Amino acid sequence: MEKVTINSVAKHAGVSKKTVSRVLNNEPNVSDATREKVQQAFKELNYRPNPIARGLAHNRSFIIGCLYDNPSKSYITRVQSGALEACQERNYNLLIHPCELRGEPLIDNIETLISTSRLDGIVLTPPFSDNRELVDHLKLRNIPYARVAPVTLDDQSISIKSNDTQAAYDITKLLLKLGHKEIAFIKGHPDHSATEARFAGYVDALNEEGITLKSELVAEGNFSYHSGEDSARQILESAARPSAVFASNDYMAAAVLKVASQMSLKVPDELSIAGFDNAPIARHIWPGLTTIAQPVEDMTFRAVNLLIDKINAPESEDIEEVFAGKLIERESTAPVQK
Amino acid sequence: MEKVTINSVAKHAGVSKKTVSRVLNNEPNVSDATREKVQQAFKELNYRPNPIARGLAHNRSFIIGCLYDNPSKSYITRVQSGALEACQERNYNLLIHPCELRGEPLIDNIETLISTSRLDGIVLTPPFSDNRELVDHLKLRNIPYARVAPVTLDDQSISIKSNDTQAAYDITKLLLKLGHKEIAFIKGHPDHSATEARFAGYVDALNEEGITLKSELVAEGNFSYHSGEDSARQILESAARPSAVFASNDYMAAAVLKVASQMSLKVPDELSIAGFDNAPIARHIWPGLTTIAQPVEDMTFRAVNLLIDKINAPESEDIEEVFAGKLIERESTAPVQK
DNA sequence: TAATAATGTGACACCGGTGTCATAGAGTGG
DNA sequence: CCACTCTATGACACCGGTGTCACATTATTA
Repeated sequence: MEKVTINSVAKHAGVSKKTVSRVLNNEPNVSDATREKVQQAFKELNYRPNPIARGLAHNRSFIIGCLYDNPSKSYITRVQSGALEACQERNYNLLIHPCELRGEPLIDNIETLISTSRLDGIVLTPPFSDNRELVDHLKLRNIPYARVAPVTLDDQSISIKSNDTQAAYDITKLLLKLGHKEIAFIKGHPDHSATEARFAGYVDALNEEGITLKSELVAEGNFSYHSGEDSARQILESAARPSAVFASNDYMAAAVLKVASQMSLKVPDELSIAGFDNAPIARHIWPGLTTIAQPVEDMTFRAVNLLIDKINAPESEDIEEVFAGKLIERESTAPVQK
Repeated sequence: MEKVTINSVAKHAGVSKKTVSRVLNNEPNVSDATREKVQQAFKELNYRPNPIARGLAHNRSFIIGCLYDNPSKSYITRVQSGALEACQERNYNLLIHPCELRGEPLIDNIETLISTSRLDGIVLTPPFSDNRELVDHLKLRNIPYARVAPVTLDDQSISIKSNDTQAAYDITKLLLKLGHKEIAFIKGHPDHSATEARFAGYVDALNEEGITLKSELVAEGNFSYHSGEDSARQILESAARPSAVFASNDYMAAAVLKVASQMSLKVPDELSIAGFDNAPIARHIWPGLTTIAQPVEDMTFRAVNLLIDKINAPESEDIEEVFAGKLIERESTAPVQK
């Protein structure tokens, strides 16, 4: 199997390298006859351009980096899936880069990533989407980036937002409508800005009903299953046991269910539980969790597409879009029992 | 920020490009004084070699592909994690390629992957590890590959095996030791050869105790939660309800737990359940699942390392290794009740 | 019909590294 | 001391594409 380069195609078609290159890139100023000839040669030789050589000439790698530090494997795979789809459509490669926010110095880590991989752009997922230091560094280095689900950080850049506050408000409203007055809340990791956004939605809904927030019903979790367990114990063993618990992600909600089972509390009869994210576990436990489904794949897909647009037109404007979550009711929530 | 190339380093150090290249690659025949000078220049200019240019010169991409089609997100992230670690150590990039075994024509898909990404080698995870057609094609194209957890396919290549049969034997033995005589089994996806391997271990253990296999206690699942639900119903609603169910992965085991809850069967008092894989869900449900933990990260890490060795020494021998799984007892299994 | 503009094509340098080979100078042995 | 080997170094082509520019040919306009 001979190696097929642009030279062999040129020879085969009886034209110059450059003309072949023109056809390859759909450039104008090639006569139809020549174009035809070259395309014929492509087929006959089964030619595939070498992306590495192309990258060298363009000073481009055609690689998009995807940065994440997230305990949820389902979230990560959904992010990857959306990003991959976009990359494949646009003929880019995706380089995944798990990375701990509080691990080795973040900027050094990213700097190494950039210079060793020469990536053309980078997608930031929470908690990096709201990291001022990182964003500033990327700006300085002139690396295009897109932020998925940023909340607190105001930054002139491509941003695909979700409306966590609204969604948390909706789910709290649902619990209130079911008659619950004592609704506990388990917060997420303080490094993730979604944590405060979700909490805000909960508070808004309570306020609207004129219910005052009880601090003993708010526990500090960190999105992990384990933290959900601790928080659940704290809440359910307290004097004023609530009739419902809203955990700010599904893992913690699943942990609440576990603790409730251990305490022989029937869910949803004696305790309603709601989660957030619609992770697989939400439907893999019984009763299934009422939760918020977010279009994670769609968001990342869009982010990568906008990022690639930006790479190809650096002066273009930065677009900001909001994707809405959807309330999903399952068996873990029910009307309060008298 | 000036672009720092090998030329600027050469000028700065007062030597030729080639000498810089020699120092870069730790080649012999460079005097200590020169080496020192060049390394000094590296530091002063903060030089990072361009992997794309290097790739072009070597006709290499320094990219390893990772092929998978697996419903378990936790398995995928574990595979990625092991592969990434190895890639980072060896200065390779990892390209992930989810791909459906029964989707678009496999060979076409892979051919496109190879020619558009120019990857240097590829890691096959189940069910691809046992795919004859794919393996033959990679051989034909002369693309180095490593197989993770192959079972049925005998092939002269780098293979990191797990001992699924032994592990399934162990877990069945445990159930038998707990006094269970009627142990149901839920099979995995027929495309995955681990399915038969695990089943074989179950059969071996039963045989050893002189228990005859009852076909009504064996259900055909496909590793998905949903298939586990169907299988569980079929098994638990049958006349001869078993006292234990061994599902060949944790998702299906979790589904058994759900169905048992719906039927008000107490686990583990009235029904013991065992799974396989030690997926996160195994400890995220209550009671936690007795299961088999496999060193997935270690296996992939090793596979990628051997693969990179092979890329750098194509004539070297193909290594085959076996990694053992570990039985983890949790609350879902208990002695049979009279 | 001649001047001018638009189109089609190729020669050549270049992207940032590496491989090959020539060569100068140091080291070795008879 | 000369012939010879070994070491350190650089010149130069090359990997497989793309950008620039010159140039020949064809189309348009006055």
